[in-house]
Amino acid sequence: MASPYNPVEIEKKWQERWAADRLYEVSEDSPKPKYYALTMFPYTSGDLHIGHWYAMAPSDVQARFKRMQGYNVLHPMGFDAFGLPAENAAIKHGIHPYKWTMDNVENMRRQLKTTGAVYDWRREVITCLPDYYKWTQWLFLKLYHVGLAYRANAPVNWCPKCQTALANEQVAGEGVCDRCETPVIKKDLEQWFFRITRYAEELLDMSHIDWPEKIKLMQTNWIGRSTGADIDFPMEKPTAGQKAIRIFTTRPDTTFGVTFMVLAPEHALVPYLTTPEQKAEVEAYIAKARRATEVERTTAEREKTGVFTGSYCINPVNGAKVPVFIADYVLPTYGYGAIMAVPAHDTRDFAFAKKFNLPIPVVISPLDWDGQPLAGAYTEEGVMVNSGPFNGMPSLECLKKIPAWLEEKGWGKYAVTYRLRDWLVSRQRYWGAPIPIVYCEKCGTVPVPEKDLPVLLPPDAEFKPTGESPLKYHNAFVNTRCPQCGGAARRETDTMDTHMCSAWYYLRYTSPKYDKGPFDPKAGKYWLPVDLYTGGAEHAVMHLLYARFFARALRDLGLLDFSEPFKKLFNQGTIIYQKAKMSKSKGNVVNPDDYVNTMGADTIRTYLMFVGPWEQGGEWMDNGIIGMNRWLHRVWNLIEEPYAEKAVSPEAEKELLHRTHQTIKKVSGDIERFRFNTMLACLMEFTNHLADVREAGSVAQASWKNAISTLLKLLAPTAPHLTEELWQRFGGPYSIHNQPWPSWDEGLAREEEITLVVQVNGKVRDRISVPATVTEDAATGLAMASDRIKPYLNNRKPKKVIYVPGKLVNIVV
RNA sequence: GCCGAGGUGGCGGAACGGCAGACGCGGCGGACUUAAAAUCCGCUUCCGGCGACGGAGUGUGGGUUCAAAUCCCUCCCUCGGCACCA
Repeated sequence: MASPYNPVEIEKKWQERWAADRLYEVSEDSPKPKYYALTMFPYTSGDLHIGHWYAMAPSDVQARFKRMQGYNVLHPMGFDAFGLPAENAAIKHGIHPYKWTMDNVENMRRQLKTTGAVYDWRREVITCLPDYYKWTQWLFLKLYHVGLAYRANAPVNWCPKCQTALANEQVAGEGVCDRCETPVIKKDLEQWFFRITRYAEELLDMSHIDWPEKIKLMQTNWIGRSTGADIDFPMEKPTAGQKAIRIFTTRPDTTFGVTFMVLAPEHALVPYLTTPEQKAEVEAYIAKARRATEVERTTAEREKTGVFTGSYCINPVNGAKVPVFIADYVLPTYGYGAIMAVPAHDTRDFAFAKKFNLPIPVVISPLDWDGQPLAGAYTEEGVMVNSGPFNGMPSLECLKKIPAWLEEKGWGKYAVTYRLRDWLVSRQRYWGAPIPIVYCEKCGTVPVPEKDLPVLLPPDAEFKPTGESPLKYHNAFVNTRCPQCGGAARRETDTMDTHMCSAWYYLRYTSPKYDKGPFDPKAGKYWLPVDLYTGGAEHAVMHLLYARFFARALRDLGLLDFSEPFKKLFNQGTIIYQKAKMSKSKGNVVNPDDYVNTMGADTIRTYLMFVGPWEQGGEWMDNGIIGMNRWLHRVWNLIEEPYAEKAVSPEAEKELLHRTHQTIKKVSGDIERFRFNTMLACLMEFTNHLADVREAGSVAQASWKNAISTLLKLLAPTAPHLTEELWQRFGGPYSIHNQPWPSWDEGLAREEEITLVVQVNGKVRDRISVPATVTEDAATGLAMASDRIKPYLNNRKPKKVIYVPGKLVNIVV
């Protein structure tokens, strides 16, 4: 009698055996081609939930599939361990962030091991440990030395709850903190930035990477390239050592229609342009704008507000005197924080002009029926009017002509602007990699020398959010010696954005113990870049953009010889439970451990891959997983119970062979395309057929063995423990995971007998079985001769007969 | 508002110009059992019919085609991203 399927027991057994045999350890000295399959590492938030499994299990299937296909596969795992949640938990529960994080690491590592994935744990990377963040700091200094890291005083996004500055990418939705959803405010701070904008143009080129169009589009929009012109509008009374106000416009064709200028309230020239009479009003407006959160500034959006500075500019193209306003609808951080307003051809300027009773002259006109400019109508594009030498020209043409003309005259030039801003990396919090900089009264800003790295995070800081880094109050940390002159100096007390840690972690996996640099160049040369990167789409603009920027920066530093870190990207969807995203606060989280201890990891893995297409996500249903457990039991019994020949027939032999090859083909293609749900449906159909064959005993013992051997190999990436156990019981050589992936024979996979659908006027009226090699004449002949078709023909000659080989015959009467 | 993805049985989904509903869940019926669970077998889109069968049907309305869930246009809804970017 066959023994029952006991997943809990066999999973534990094989996990121990694989570890003992170092089955999944990989090195660079393999004759096989390399394949680097990377899954986004988890944040050390506490427990592994089913969402993590949803990310990890299918990517492990991919990695295992590639292994069986003969690749040397690196599929590493680690932890994104610095960041606010650890610190918040520390404040809330009085546990040190280090302890909280490392306890979580231990728990999550244990849980990750229960998935049965092929991770080579010798390569684990934990970003909060000194032997990792030493290199994060080292990379910071590299960027600093080439001017890619700089310090500047700027208005930054500030979360009043988290008490820290945030990068633009971390401001979510309508101006709220990515982490805690508190409305973000603007604050002037001296901060460290990475000059990602230097790579804006290059980052737009995604033609050489195999990424989802959606993600490429999101990055493109985030970078936000606009073309137009820079134009200098001379001030009526030059001030602050400047002769003109510079603006950027995407519509240089409308320059003759400018009736006023608007500066952002934060614009540097505002105090100089403001006349004494206007001073009180302007200052009140600025104060109000500063207090406003981004949310208030954007939701109060409909009504335009602003104040006249009292000053004027001259429009260089026509000498018109135009008043200068300040208004918060002009953003300080885009272009030059100043615009030329053309109310006739811009809805925002129009609204402002209406409110302040400013003239609205039309400079681009649609054409009437006689091809003449239609007076007084507003339009986006048309023919130029009231535009001096350009009158009568198509406006689209002037989009290029006017910038050239401006340049000739010395008033402006063709220009490109990006929405992307430099990446703010300073955080006024404790739990992050310290920025390796020292401030000396004599020498100024001094980088910490490489030999002094890492700048260790002191374990005994008071990590209470005060709006300043807790390190600032840690005297032993702050007070140091200047590396240059040896005099007294102070350390930078801000820490780095955790995205800095994750921007390069994939490099460290190639040689995690290497101590002469962030990674061993030899190992890097072998493994890099990443062949397949999988993870959630929530990282579309933050992490993925930062990582692409980093790779380019390191390339220019001579550390890497490629620009794109991730050749192929795949984003899985979200797994939901009870119709909602899983969240601890809602209490709708599925704990995988409960299932690991009952149905086993193989069932969880298989079920998660079955709920729907991976990129679309899916719904966890408590009784859905029962079906999958049932199926694995059926597979077990199918193979465990001895097979007996009863009535062997050549037809059944042929059919089984055909089905086997068809299944290999379908399963291989589906894994390649990440369609795990249909892969499993196909394997289920195959097992259903095998159950029929077993019942009938209709094939020879050897054919049966061949079929189940194939089934096991096809299922091995998905259910690694179950298949290993059955493979061993069945007498296969250890390990099934070292077996080559089955190949298929096109001829055997192809159908010999096909069902042709016979339609009359597009409606299915019959189905006929014909050999796959049937000719058109034979097929249509058979169709017309069918008893079920004849009545519809009514002895008439069909108007038309459409024949689609292998599919159907459609008779039009 | 703009950009993107999606809307198919009681449910998750399959098919992505050519048999709509593969596969699974649930439901119904049956076998086994003293009984239940488990397991196995059959049925299961809706309407009409005892039945063979006929009709309708893939968010809405239109179009292209011999043929549309699939392609094109209109509108509605859900989810994701961006949002005064000049």
